[in-house]
Formats: sequence, C-alpha cells, structure tokens
Amino acid sequence: MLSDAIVRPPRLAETLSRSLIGWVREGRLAPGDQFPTEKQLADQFAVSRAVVREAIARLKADGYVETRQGAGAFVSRQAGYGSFRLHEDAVSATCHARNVFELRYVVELGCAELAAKRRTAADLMALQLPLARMNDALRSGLQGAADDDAFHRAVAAATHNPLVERFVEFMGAQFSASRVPTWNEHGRSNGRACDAQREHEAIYAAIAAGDAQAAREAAERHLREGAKRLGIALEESAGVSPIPAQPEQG
Amino acid sequence: MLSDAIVRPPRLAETLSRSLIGWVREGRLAPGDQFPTEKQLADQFAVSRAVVREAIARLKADGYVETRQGAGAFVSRQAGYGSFRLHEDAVSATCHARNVFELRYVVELGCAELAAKRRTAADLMALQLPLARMNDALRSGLQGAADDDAFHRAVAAATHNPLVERFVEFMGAQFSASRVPTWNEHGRSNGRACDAQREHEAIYAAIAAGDAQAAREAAERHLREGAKRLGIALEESAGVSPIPAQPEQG
DNA sequence: GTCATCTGATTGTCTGACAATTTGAAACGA
DNA sequence: TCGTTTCAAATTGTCAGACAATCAGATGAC
Repeated sequence: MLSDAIVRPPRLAETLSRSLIGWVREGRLAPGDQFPTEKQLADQFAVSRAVVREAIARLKADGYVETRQGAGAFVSRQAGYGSFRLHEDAVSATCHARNVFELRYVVELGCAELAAKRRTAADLMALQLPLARMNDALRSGLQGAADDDAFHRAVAAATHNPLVERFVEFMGAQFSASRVPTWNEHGRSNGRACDAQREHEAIYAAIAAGDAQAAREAAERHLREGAKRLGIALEESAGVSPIPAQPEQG
Repeated sequence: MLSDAIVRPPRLAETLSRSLIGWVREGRLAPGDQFPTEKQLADQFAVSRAVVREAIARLKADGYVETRQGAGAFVSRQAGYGSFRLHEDAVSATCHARNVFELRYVVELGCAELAAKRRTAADLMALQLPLARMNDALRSGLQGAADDDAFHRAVAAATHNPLVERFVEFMGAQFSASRVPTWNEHGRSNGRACDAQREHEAIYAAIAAGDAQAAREAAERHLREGAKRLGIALEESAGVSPIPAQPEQG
C-alpha cells in the first residue's frame, strides 16, 4: 500500500501529460474538442515534439484522447472512463487505505455471493488447494500469504465472471504486501493466521453449500476482521439522523 | 457499449505495446526483470526508437514497467495492477455486456447500502434534484437519461468514499448510452421510464430512512429491472448441486 | 578491504526530415 | 447551381542521428 520510493525529478512527458489531463478534467476541453496540434503544444510548453507525443501516448492509453492521422487529436467522448486507477492524485488524499479497502470489501462480498450461486465441483477443488496449503502453513510455520491470495482469487474465479475475477485480483493486489503480517511468525504466534484460516473455511463451507447469504456473511466477517488485523477502521454506522422520506410525489 | 468505429490500421507503437504486454502477462518477463534496451527492441521489431519509446510510455502508464534513466526498463513488481480496464482483449470475448453489468450490479448494491448508512442531509438534497428533474421529464416528455446518470452518481457520492464514487461513475459510464432507450419517447410510452422512476424513488426512500438493507434491495430491484430493459439476462441461480462441506479439518 | 573515480551503457530530450492521411478549398463539368 | 474531381496545406506517424543526464559496474588508489 504505502511506498517510500525515492523521489525522482519528474520527466517532461510525465509533467505534460498531467497538465493535459487537467485540461480535460477541468472541462477546459470538452469531449469531442480538438487538442492543439503537437507543434503548438511543443511551442507552448517549450519542449520537443517527441515529448508531446509521449505525453499524448499516455493520454491515449488512458482513453482521454483519440488521434487520427492527418486530422488531429480529440478528447474522446467518454474521457477519463477508459481505465480505473486507485492512485489518482485527486483521490489519494485522505483515508486512502480505508477507501481502497472498503471498495474491495463491497466487491468481495458480492463476489462470495455469486460464487456460492455458481460454483462447480471444479471450483470447489480449486478452493480446497490453497485452503489445504494454508493449513499446512499453520502447522509447519511456513508462509501462507501467497495461498491467502490464491484463495481469494479462487473465490473470484468461481463467479465465472472474468471481469469480476480480474477486478478482485486488481483490488487484492493492493493488499498483497499487507497480508504478510498475518502470516509471519508474529502473526501465527498470536493467533492472527489461525483466525484468518477459520474465516476462510467458513467462506468455503458456505460456497460449497451453495448458500449465498451465508457466503456473504462469512466474507463480511473475514474482511471486517482482516481490516482490524491491518489496523484499518471501517467505522460502518455513523448513526444517520432520521430524515423523512419522499418530498416529491410520483 | 457497442461501437461500430471504423477499423484503422494499427499504429506501430500500438502493436508493439501489445506484444510487450503479452510478454509480461505470459510470464516471459517476470516482475523485476529488465526489458531489452530500447535499441535492442527497435532492432528486433524493425522500428525506430521513437516507436519503442511510445510503446513503453503506454506500458508505464498502465503500470507494467518502470524506467530508470541510465539503468533501463524493468517489469514492475505488481505488473498489470496499475489500472483496471473493461475492454481488455482477453476479457471482452464472450458475454461482455452481461459481465460488465454484473460487476456494476455488485458495486451499486454495496454502494446503496453504504449510502443509507452515511448519507447526510446535504446528500439527500443532492439526490432529490435529479429525482425531481426525472419526474419533470416524465410529465413534460423531455429527456431524463442525464438525470438518471446524475441520480446514480449522487447515490455513490452519499457513500463519502471518493473511490467508490469514482468506480460507480466508471462503470455507469459504460451504460450511459444504454440509458437512452428507457427515456426516449418509446420508453416513456410503454412505461419503462415510469417504472425506472418508481424504482429510483424506492432507493431514495430507503437511503433517506437510513435503512441499509432496504436500500440494497431497492437497488437490486432497480438494476435487475434495468438489465431486463437493456435485454441483458443476469441468470442468477444456475442451481448448484449440493456438495458436502469441508474435506480438511482446521 | 574500502572508497573514490572513471567509463561504458541506457534512458531522456532535442532537432530535422519524410511518409501517410485527412481536410477543406479550388477547379471543373453538367 | 450543384456535384464531382483534384489538389495543396495541415497534421499525425515514423525515421535517423545527436547530445545530455543518469546509472551500474570496473578500475585504481589508499
């Protein structure tokens, strides 16, 4: 999650691409609008055309712009919705870890539910493997973090929706480093690993039984406890004030 | 969702970046490994170094590689998990619309739940605006698709989790074009728009009441009906066979 | 053995050129 | 006048070569 990567002086293309994305996000350039030409941008920012092209290549990769040879570069219709990132500058400001974990929480709950409804015998076998390996890890004192990852991926695979599967992997990857404290020596000695494993088995049992509601609840428990193990406060109910319903009639 | 964009001959940098991403995905290059140098790649693919640089710029944008001036380009530790896309080639094969909708379904359900738990008075007012405008649209025969979008975004905003909000927007954007058939003349005349609006009001009521469970159910009904309106079959329960639980003891 | 220095390799940037394509206007014919 | 063809300018795509900035390993001094 956190990284203390050394700071590097930003590259020109990097800086420029941020500026251009800012133009689009702030609405200075509307969808369908044409960008200044590469030469104009090069002059304006006092860089070479190669740098401009690299910056625009990045915008293309992100789905912000589309270019047509001979015509120009245009803000795409759905600018900004080509890809989803977790480390946008605007977003990563406050409570980032909590927010990321919460999104993962939401998706994995639904994922467990779907898995319980659709799992096949093969899916169950795929779930048993990392489960057994984690049990071995508990007994022998080996690392189980990788199998923890694998178990969550196997649950996602049991939904038979490759998109859901990939998204769970995507979110889970953000926490792969954070799973280690559960499975290292310290985590095993104070029972964290054992607790996690019990929660895993509850998830498996619910999915094997085809009980979607139980699977959801087991996943909820596991993620809630996992948040605790990571020191992330999910603070569910802020205690909303009672506000009457509909002010407008249909 | 669907687009009949005219096919353009692929650019060299585009082609090359796909090849390089393939190298990483297939494990031919493991995380931490060093890429061939730009010159080597240029020679190997018979393109100029500018093309190679543009292709690598794309990989950098996607979080597949990190480059260090003077050292080289390296496969990043968590290659492929820098961004989440819906239109990966590998994924978009079969049942794409259904899979995308299902992911949206999962997230918006959790979103409605969180919104009910956390909404403030200001959130409720932000929800009322698009709701009222959709009612106006129903009476006056104007377009309400944009307000439909806005309502879903307002629900997401009520979670007070900017990441969840952005992801709901991201998924919703894939269907913004698909919302029109509900709100055009035909959709209004046969009651589709009216049905959708009733579902919206149920969601609002549950969120206003702070009833998470009811909000979830209302959102579930809305999305399920929305899928029908779009002609997407969600086929929930495939009728899993009863398989006994745990084969391995804790 | 440790440290500073040097050297080659590699990415970052610049410049200029040409190819491929698009766009709009001009020229032309009906 | 309208429609078509042709052409030329503009723009992105690609290439080649050069230099700057930085890094990693080798070299050498102490």
